[in-house]
Amino acid sequence: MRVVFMGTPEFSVPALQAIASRHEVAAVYSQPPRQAGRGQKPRPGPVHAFAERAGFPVHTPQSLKKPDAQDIFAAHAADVAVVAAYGLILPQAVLDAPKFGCLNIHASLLPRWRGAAPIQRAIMAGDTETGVTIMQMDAGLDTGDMLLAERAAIDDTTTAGDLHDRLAELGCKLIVDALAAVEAADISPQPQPEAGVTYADKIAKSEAHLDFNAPAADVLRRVHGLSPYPGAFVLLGGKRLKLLNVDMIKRDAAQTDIPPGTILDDQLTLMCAKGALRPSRVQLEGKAPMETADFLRGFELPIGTTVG
RNA sequence: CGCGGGGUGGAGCAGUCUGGUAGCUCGUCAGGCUCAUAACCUGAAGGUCGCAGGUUCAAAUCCUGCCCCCGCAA
Repeated sequence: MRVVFMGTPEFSVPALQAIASRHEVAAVYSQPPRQAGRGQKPRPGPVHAFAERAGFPVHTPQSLKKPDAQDIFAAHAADVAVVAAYGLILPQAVLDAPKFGCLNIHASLLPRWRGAAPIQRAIMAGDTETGVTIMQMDAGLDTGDMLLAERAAIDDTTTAGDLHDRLAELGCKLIVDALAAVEAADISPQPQPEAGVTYADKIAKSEAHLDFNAPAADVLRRVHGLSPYPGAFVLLGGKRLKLLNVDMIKRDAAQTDIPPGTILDDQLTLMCAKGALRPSRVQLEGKAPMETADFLRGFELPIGTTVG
C-alpha cells in the first residue's frame, strides 16, 4: 500500500522501519525541528532524522489546520496514514483523505491511558499490564475504534525505558498486521468500551522531584515510571541525584521514628513513609548513569544524611 | 554565542587555585589465612593524567585551540 507515516519521537521509528520494508512510503510527517539540547540548536526528531537517511520526503508543518497544508497531504494520494506519537491534531479533512483513513499506534490498552504519556502513567499507577492498541482514528483524543491490541506485562523492575522499547516493537508488529488486514478487508473495528476510560496527562517537571513521605511502593513506581527520562531525582547537597532503578527493602514496622528521606545504610537505602528503597542505578548531575556501588565509591555519603 | 559539571591504570573518585618522580576505594592476578566466603592478610600487574600546541629547568597542574560525555533550561 501507499502509506503516509506521521510520527516524531524514537517510539515511532521501528514502526516506520517495518512499514518501509513492506509498503511504499509516500511521505513522512514529523514535528518541526525545535531548539533542543545544549546550545539550543534546532534538531530534527528521531523520525525526521531516520526518514531523511532513508530518503523519504519529509514534511514538518506547524499545523495541519490550514487548507494548503491539507491539500499537500491529500496530494500524497495515500491508501492509509499511520500515526504514531506525532503530536499534532489531525483535522477531519486529513483523517478522511487516505482511502483507509488514519491508523494510530497507541501505547496502552485503550480506553485506558488515552493521551500523551501512556507508558509512564501505566507504570506510575501501578498497573501490572499494559499494551499497544491499533485504532482507526477519529476526531477525538484517542477515541477511535480498535483494530488490534496486544498485552505486555509490567513488574516491579519495569522502567518506562524498558517498556517503551518493548511497546515500540509490539507496535511495529501490530501495525504491520493491521495494514495487511485492512488491505485484505479482513478486520472489523470494535468501538472502545465506555468503562475504564482514563487519560495519561503529560509528565510535569515537578513530578520528578521525589517525596519520601509517600509509601515505598509509590516512590518506586514514580522512579521507574520516569526512568530514564526525565528521571526522578533527590537533592543531595544542592545537587540532583537521579534514581534510575530502585529495589524495595522490607523494613520492620517498629522503626517509624526515622524521618523519610534518611539514608539508612552504606548502600544508599532510603527511608520512605512505609518501607524503604535501595537504588541500584543512579546519575549525579553532570555525570553519566552508574551503578550505585560505583557512585558510592567516589562520593562520600554518611549514614543518617537526609535527602530532599 | 542560553546556563553549568566533567574527561586521571578495568570502575568510581582525589590531586589542578599554591607547577617538582601519580594517590584513594574497588576490581584483576599471585600467594596466605579460614570449615567456608562477596570476609581478612601479603605481594604484583596495569596510567603517554581526552587531543594538539605554548610557557618553564620542570606541566595532570599555568596559557591557547580542538574533540568527546553529561546535568539544567527550552
